[in-house]
Amino acid sequence: MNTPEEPVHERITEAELAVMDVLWERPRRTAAEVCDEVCTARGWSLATVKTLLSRLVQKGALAAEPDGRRYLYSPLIERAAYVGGESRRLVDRLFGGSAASLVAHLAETEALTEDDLAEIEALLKELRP
Amino acid sequence: MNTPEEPVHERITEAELAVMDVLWERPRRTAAEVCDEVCTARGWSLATVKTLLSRLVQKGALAAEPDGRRYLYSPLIERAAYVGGESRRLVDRLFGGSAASLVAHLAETEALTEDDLAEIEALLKELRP
DNA sequence: CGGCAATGTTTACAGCCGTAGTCGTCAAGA
DNA sequence: TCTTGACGACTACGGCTGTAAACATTGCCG
Repeated sequence: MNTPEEPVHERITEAELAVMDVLWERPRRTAAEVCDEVCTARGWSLATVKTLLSRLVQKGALAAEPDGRRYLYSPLIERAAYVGGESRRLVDRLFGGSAASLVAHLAETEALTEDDLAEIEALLKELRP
Repeated sequence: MNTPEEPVHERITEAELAVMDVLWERPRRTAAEVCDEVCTARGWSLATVKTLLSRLVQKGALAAEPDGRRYLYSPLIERAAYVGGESRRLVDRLFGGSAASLVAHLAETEALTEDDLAEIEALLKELRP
């Protein structure tokens, strides 16, 4: 079990993630609409967003559905899948593949608030009655 | 609390991490000794290790202590600090800063084995009696 | 109908990353 | 002492990233 399971899409970079995030929140948006969401926050120009969109399409992470002379962009991968892959990468690289070690580390370094701990506890109760 | 706390050292890359790992395991080693540990595993030449060591020194992640004609390299940052920073970055980028969300995700996607869950439960019991 | 505004495509370019070769030096062995 | 091997420093170089300008096209407004 636990096949390595290489993802089909190429690696999504930090800047590209910002774009993916707005499309995960609501798909089928144009370049200009995506820019409306992120350009001011990141200090980007529309050109930058266009580049990122193109690269994401090339990487197989976005679909570009023609709509007149423009495109509506939508994610081809689910956010959960991406997040899962990244989490796994981190766990593998830094915690020898043990997710429990990650949780332990978070707990030890007090990256977990009291609320976090309570929430996790609740989760556990649900997962193993 | 919870100051953003920018780390002093520059970002450590994947390849560099392999080098850091052997020096975290045992500090004060020469380039050749580091190479002995990683070159075959990663298919690197000694030259590559030398480059990575230099870059890590420049980045402030390693100290190079002169020892005759060569250097003995040692980490300037603790592994726990690095690991903590990376974990935080992931949690911030992908889980809106909520570590509990990360744990929830791991649980939902079954990235956590039964053993993991048991271990985490034990941890929790210890942390909040 | 003609020019403008919007939109994707192409090109750019500096900086980082992975990977390594070359050069100059110096210590130790012959 | 002369040579050779070990070392760090410098150089290289293609690919990826972040950031964007220039260009081409084309629908729309006047």
